[in-house]
Amino acid sequence: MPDTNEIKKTTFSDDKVRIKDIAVLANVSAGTVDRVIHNRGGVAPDSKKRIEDILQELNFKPNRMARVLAIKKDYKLVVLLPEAAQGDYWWDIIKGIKRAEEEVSDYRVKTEVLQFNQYSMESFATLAQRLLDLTPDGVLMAPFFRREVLKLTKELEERNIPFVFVDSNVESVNCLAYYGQQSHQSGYVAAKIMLGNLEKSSTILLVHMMREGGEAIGSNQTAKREEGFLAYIEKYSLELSYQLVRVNLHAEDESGNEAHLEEIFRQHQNIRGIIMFNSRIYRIADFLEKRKIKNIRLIGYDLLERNVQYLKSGVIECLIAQRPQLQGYYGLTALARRLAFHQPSKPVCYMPIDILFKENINDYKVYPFDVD
Amino acid sequence: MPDTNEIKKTTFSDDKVRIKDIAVLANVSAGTVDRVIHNRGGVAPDSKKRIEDILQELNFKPNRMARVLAIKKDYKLVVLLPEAAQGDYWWDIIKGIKRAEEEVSDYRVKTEVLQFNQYSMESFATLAQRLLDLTPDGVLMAPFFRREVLKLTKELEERNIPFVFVDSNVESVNCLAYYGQQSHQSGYVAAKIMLGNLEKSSTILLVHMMREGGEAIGSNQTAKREEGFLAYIEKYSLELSYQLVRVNLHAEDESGNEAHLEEIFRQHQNIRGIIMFNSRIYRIADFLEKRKIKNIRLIGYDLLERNVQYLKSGVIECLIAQRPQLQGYYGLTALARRLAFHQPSKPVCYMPIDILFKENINDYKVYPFDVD
DNA sequence: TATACGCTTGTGCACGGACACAAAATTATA
DNA sequence: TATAATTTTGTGTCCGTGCACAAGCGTATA
Repeated sequence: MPDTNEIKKTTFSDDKVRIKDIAVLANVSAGTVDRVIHNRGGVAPDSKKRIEDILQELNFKPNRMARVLAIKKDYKLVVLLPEAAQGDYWWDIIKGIKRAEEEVSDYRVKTEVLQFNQYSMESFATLAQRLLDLTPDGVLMAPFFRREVLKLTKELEERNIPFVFVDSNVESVNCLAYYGQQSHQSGYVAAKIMLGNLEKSSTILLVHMMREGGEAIGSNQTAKREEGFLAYIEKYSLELSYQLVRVNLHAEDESGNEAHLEEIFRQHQNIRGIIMFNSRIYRIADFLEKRKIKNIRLIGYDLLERNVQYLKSGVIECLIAQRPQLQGYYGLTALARRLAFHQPSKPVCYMPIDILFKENINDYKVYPFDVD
Repeated sequence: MPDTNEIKKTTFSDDKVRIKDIAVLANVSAGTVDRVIHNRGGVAPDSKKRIEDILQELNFKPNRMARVLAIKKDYKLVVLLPEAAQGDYWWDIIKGIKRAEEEVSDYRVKTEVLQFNQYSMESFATLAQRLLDLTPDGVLMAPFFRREVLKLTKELEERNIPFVFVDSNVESVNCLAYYGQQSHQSGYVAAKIMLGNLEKSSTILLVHMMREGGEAIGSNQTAKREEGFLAYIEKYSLELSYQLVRVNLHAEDESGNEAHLEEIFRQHQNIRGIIMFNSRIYRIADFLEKRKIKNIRLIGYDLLERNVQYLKSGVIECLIAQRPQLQGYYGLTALARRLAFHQPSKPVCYMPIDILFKENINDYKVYPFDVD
């Protein structure tokens, strides 16, 4: 009859150490070792010391599989993001989340996604409350509406619920982790690509998009991108080489935008470059296509389907991407790893600034196993 | 006394279905369901049909945790790669493998790395034999030395051992998966960056590196990259705009290379661009630094530490990367997923063609959790 | 001395699935 | 019809951990 309590042979150096093994070595039962591991108290000081030493020495790591299997608790994660439509930026973040969800469902982690209207603070506030009502064990969010976010995160901190930011960060708040791009630097990169070989004294449009109230869309990312863009110009003293024209479009006013652009094009004959600091560069492309305007270098952000189409067809010269899927994926797994395995995360993780031309867009993917 | 056999409530739609649940529904015992799941035979046809239908309908997915825990088998993976030194290309692949190893060690997957001398076919052949002697359950390799690779893979196929290629592929061989870059396209991208705004009629050096026998280093990747480079030139009819000069250096002959380059620079006064098709562009950078030659656009491949240094300091204009860590990581996990979970893989997965300038190199990383 | 109480430790079951073995049901053979 | 052979099905144990509960032990109290 095989003795299941025998210590595993250590012929292969990396044979896993079990609680049982520790117990035998420390001359106690598995239960006592378990109590030490989980700091559950009720262990005599000398036993504790002895066990801790052995744990340390053998570098004991509990078997995740057994651990997850034995724990009955389900973890509820709630995700708070703007409404997403197929092919847009937030959709990609959600794709990453879904993928992570699949992976961590083994660990008894479940996810619920709440989507607010990114132009409505009320919508955010309402869902923030709904989120709290769901008593989640962890939260992933895109921090829109600073004041509301502060209110929410304060509450979460009080309840000891870890939360993760994606897309943009809120300094001064103690999140578990943040995944997003350094906006300033990505604007700097955009400038490099735009100005690398643009003929001198030409005009460049810097396009922003406003919402109703006149506030810029895209939290404060777009502003920082422009700062980065301008920083590049300053760095290489190009202020006098190009004429920069700032253009403000309005999210909801399609025809107004067209008129406005028409006017800009009338005023400026030598427009050779256009950069848009949010993800809607395809709108500019639409405008140019319709009027058969060519030879303008378009640079924009994010791989929206429509952007990618224009990139492939050569209307857009370059897109800068920030791996939204990975932001979602890593954001969620960070929470799961924290909850299920008590693993820490880097508090801030900047996404690479990916440069996409039509020449390298085809092989650009985030997961090798993607099917869609 | 709680009845552990009761069917879990389905209040939450995604409560996991267990074998037990299936068993109750099909009016059989768990053992019978298990036999059907594993196609182990010895099940009456009508029972089998009934059980299969229920499995299908409830979309039964076995719990990975329990599965791994219950299987006692250890899986041995063997990795066959060129010798790697800190900071070089193969090192990065190994880093990815190590990371994957950590992750899959939970699944009782163990890994052993064999490293051959990439300039010695004998070395490869010897280790190929050692590999077979280790009776691995799966193999990851960089397919150097075509003939030897064919010999090895033939043997592996006969023994039904799955294998994965990284870096370069061997068509016509039936590997589980291949992870690497489309060399031709990456050369095409390099050309775009090189020629985007290079003044006309300047000279460009296309540099290769040979080994002893006069054979190009880097399997056939470098050749394909050059093809891609030239394809771009043809595509945009730039043949007459630039003077292309092919240069062959020798891996082991440092001083010979210098002399050769000196000669080239004597012959050609207007060199404005240099591209190297393997990862040793830093050697060119060394050469130029030493002689204080400036204003030459250097483009190369792979983020070797020395390359990155030169990129950051502005000596190298652009590096093209192919995510070696991910190649290793995904290669290994593909094997582990196949063995431990019978999950398939995409047979071919091309890595993105990452474009790195000094402006976006800092945030470029592969894993968010990297510490080193 | 008996009882109670606190501290410490040991034991056993559960998690879900794999697999070996036992047991039943069915069919074949004498 | 009884028995053996075969097919089909059921049962129990193990994997490593978490946790509830029981048990042991020493000390204080009545």
